[in-house]
Amino acid sequence: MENSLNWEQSTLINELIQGMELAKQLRAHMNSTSSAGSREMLIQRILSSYEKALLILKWNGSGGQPQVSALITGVLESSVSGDGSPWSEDCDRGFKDQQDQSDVSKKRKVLPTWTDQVRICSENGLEGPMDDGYSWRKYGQKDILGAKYPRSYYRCTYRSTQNCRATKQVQRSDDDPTIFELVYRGRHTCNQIHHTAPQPQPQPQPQPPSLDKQEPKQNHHHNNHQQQQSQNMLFNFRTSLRVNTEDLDNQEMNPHCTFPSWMRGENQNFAFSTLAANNLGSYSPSFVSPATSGTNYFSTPPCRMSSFGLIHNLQHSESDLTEIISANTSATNSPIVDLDFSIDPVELDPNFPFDTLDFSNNST
DNA sequence: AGCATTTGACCTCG
DNA sequence: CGAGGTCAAATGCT
Repeated sequence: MENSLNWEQSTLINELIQGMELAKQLRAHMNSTSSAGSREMLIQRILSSYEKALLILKWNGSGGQPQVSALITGVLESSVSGDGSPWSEDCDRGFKDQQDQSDVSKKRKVLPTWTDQVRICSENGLEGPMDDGYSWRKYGQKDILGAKYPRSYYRCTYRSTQNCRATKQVQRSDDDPTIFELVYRGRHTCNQIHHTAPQPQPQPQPQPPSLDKQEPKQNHHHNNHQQQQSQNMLFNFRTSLRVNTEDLDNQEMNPHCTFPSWMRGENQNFAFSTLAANNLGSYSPSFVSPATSGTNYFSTPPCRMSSFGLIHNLQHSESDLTEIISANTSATNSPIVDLDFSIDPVELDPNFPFDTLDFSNNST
């Protein structure tokens, strides 16, 4: 398969297109009375976009590693378990009860946590945090003090069957309802195949989430509309993503670093973004995550992929990541790429869907 | 019937 | 004690 090539080309094109679009936006902003802040943000994004494009080119010239995706998204999950064990996450109290808790830290922040800030602006209002490639099941919702919108709590659909303890929180931003803050906690140890390629969903399709007050829901059944939109979205989506690898108390970058689920998923899916954008109807959005209520309606792969391909802003909570990203733009020897390969074998569940490698070896 | 979501209650932590 | 996080029964959907 030439997915790798396609993927890089797609990514490159996306970045360039994005840069152009952002430049256009900036021009529009120049004429308007928009704030200096928004203009500054656009400039940042443009620069970021072109840096990524250059980076891709560099990588192409140096072997074209599929891990460019990691560079693009530039996010790493950092395991911060105090004992270095990813299993020390205590988000599951029931699980805790089975263990001798006498010595286990009671802190919540012992599990790998990272934050995505996803901003989607679509002229047609089809928006929301996109699918991240995993199946999530909502298990709670909570009104947060000082927040306009409630916070939703999701856990992996395969929590019970595969003991996957990954969770995520979705909260809509107060200021900008188009921004969704996604807090991922824990790592997926489940084997979810649907996020790797468009293939029939082995699991039952979820019911469409109801229109709750948290997230804007859209009707799923706009296939024609979606086909039309998808192309627009490819160009119009603006996804700002900020990732904070919180809990980075251990800044030594222990070898547990992997990437958030959506990055892994995107790795392959992204290749479809531009390819599929012109041919959306040829495949169904069947491999979308079914359970993330906030994302279901936004489930067409090109949407997700293009939006993920249009990631602009990456900030580490302690600016370290920013430096890393920065370094990436000027060196092919990125620490992030290293991290991609430095996944602790212990971390690798036998069922771990190691798409990245599959992807690169997918030529059979 | 089986699975997902909703939602109030309960638990933990600061 | 309050806020945030999780549980679990009720409910809804397919």
